[in-house]
Amino acid sequence: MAETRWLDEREMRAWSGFLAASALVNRRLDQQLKDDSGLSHPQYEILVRLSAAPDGELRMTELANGLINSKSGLTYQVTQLEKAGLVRRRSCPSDVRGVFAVLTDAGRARLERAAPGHVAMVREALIDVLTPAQLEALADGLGEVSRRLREHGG
Amino acid sequence: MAETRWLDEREMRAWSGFLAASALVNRRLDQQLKDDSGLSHPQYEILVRLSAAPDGELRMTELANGLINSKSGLTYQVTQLEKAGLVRRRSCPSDVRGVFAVLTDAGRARLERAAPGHVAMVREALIDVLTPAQLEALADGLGEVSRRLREHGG
DNA sequence: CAGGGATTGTTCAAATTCGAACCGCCAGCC
DNA sequence: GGCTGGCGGTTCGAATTTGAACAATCCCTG
Repeated sequence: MAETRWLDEREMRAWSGFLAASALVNRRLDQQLKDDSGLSHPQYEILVRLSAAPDGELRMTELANGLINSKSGLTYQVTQLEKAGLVRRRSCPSDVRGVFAVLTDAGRARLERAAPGHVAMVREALIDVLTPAQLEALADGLGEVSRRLREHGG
Repeated sequence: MAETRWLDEREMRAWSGFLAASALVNRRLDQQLKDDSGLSHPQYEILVRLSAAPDGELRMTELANGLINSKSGLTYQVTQLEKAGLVRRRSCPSDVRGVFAVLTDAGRARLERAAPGHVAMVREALIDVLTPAQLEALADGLGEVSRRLREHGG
């Protein structure tokens, strides 16, 4: 067992900043979305991914891999969205086990109404606070971080 | 109502990276801590803050401001830690309403045992993946982000 | 074509989270 | 002294999350 390499001052600042920002930004966004559009952040993310997919539909597993939560969590949220009429389930013709989540017209409309306020909050909380260089560093650095975590065990 | 300023490609990468990294790193850490020391990440954070405080004790409110979760969430976690004997409650002599959370010897020992593995995971998942320049950008940028979110509504 | 292992999505119980309501108490003000 | 406003922490119920167990199905190999 090697000696523990503790974090130096800069590493510590980066780590605390990451931790705090991650919690605070998420909290703020969730709040904004709920007040503004009655959607939770997880739900909004689901709608976004569906709307970006061809024909507005994706397999449950693909949706889950996109991230956010576990398989069971996804089942739950899609059920909620289905109750709200924003998403519909369609069974996959080529694989009986498979299920597509399909964005309904109401879902697309809801998303379009929610998006501007959401983007504004993302800017206010994160994007517009950073310098261009910091933006670049975040995009590259955190992109790499998530890529690694995704493959190594996801 | 101004036109919506959508995110350009770089901003989008930064935002997605932030979102994904935030979820994945947190998940991974929680897992590591639970497997390795039987502590959840929130619990670990509480122990860390207490151990850094004079006499290993803090008022509940100060602890909650440190962040992580709501007041009620903190009450819950402190209760859990108390059951596990890692933390003790002590009422504040000068203010009957006040409650101190105090780190016990067992709590300090548990934290010291958990720390090396935790730091190693923080390095593996985040710190050691970033270049020094990216580290600096994260520290400065996300530090500023959390500072703003904290004052503006926290 | 049968067998075995991997996949798909759901269900379940348990743990955790949040916000709102609440109680007791401090502090300033008349 | 007594009132009023607000703080500090807990309690409560509802919503959400997770991992493990499950049932059904697919696909590869022999």
